[in-house]
Amino acid sequence: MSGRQRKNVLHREAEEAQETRRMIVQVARRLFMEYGYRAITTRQIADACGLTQPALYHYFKDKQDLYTAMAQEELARTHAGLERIVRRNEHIEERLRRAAAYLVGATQHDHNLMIHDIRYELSAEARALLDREFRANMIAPLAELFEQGQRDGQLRDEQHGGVNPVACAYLFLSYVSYILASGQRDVVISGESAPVQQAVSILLHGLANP
Amino acid sequence: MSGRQRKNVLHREAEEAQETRRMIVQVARRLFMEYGYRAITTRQIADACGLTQPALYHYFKDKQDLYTAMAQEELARTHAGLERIVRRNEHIEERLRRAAAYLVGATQHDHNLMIHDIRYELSAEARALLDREFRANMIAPLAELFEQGQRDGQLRDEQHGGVNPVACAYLFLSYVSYILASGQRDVVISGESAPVQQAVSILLHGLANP
DNA sequence: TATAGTATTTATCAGTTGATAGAAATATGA
DNA sequence: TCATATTTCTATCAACTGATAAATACTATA
Repeated sequence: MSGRQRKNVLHREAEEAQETRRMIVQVARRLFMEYGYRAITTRQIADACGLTQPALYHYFKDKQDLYTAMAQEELARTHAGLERIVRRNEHIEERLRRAAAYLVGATQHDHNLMIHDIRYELSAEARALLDREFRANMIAPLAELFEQGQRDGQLRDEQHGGVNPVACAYLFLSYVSYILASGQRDVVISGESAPVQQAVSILLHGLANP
Repeated sequence: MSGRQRKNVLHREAEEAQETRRMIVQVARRLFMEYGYRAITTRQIADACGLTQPALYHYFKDKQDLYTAMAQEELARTHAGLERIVRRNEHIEERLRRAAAYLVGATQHDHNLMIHDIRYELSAEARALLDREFRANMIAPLAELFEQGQRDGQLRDEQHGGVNPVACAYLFLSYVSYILASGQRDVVISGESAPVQQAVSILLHGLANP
C-alpha cells in the first residue's frame, strides 16, 4: 500500500472516531442544555448514544471535559450564526428579530441555565475558559450590533440616556430567556414567532405610551 | 398547674419547634436558591443548620417536601412585598423601580433557577402546586401593576401595540434576571441601584432614539 | 424523681454516581 | 493469517445520596 493510501485510511479512521465523538457531544448537548449539568448522568448520555458508560471515557477525560467540549462547540456554532446576522444589510430592528429568532429556534435552549452551570458546576479553570468564550461568542456579536445602532443614530447612545452595548447584549439575552420561559416558542408566523417580534419591539420602543 | 399555664407551655414548646423548622427553611432557601435543588444535599442543609441529616426528616417528609415548603414561604413573602408596592400611590415607573429593587435586593436570587427546579426536579403534584403559587404570588401582582398602567393610559394597551399584562410581568422578571446576571447588584445609589433604574427606564421607553 | 412526649443522634441501608482496570471485540494493513 | 492499534465492553470501585429504624437526650409536668 502506498503512503498516500495509508494516509487516506488513517484519515478515514480518524474521521469515524471523530464521528462517534461528535455524536456523543450532540446527545450531551440536548440533555445538558435541557436539564442542566448536575441532573444528567454519564449513563444517561451513554444510553442515549447506544454506548456503555465507560465508553465515554475513551473520548473525554471526565464529565466536565465532555460538558466543556459541548459548550465550546455550541458557543462556536452560535457565534457563526450571530455573526452572519450581524453582517446583514438590514435595519437594526430586523437583525435583532433575526438574532432572537435564531437563539430561540435554532438553539432552543435557555442560556441562563448554561450560565448557571458554568458558574456553579465547573472548576475554576473550566469556568474561566467558558466565561471568556461566552463573552467572545455571544455577547460580543450582539454588542457590536447595538453599537452599530448607536453609531447610526437609530439607538440612543450613552450620552443620550442610552446604555453601553455590552449591557444591551445581556439585556437582549434576558429577553430571549423570557420568550423561552413563556413557553410560546411554537407560535410561528411567517418564519418569525409573534413573541419574538413583540419582545424586540418592546426592547426598542418600550411599553410606555409616547 | 392551671389549664392556662399548661396551654402556655405547650404553646411555647410548639413555638420552639417551629423556630427550628423556620431556621431549616431559611438555611435551605439560601442554599437551594443559589445552587439549585439538585446540587444541594440534605447533609449540606443539615450541616449549615448545625444538625445531623436525619434530623431534617423529623420536620419534613422528604427533600422535595422541604423544597416545597421553602418555595411556598418564599413566594408568600414575595407576594406580600409586591402587593405593598403595587398599592402605593406613585407613578408606575417609580413602583416598577421599587418592585425591581425589591426582587433584586430583598430576595437576592434569580427566579429563573426556581422556575427550572419547579419544572424539572419536582414531581407532577409539587410542580402543579408551585406553578399555581408562582403565578398567583409573583405574576399576578406584577400583571395588576401593568394593567393599572394601561388603564391610566401611561402604558400602551393591547389595542395600541401594547402587550397583555401577564406577558409584561414575565418580561419584567426577565429584566430582574438580567440585573442579577450582570453581577452589578451591589451598585446602590440612594436606595436604588443604577442597573435597576436603567432597566426599568429601558423597559418603559426603549432603546431606540425617539 | 418518675413519666411522657418531643427532638436529635447513631448506625445503617440500598441505590446511584463518576471513574478505572483489564478483557474482548473490531478493523486495518502486511 | 498474523500483528497492531483502536474502540467498546464487563466488572468493579469508592464515594455519596436520600431515607429509615432504633436508641438516646432533652424538657416540661406531675
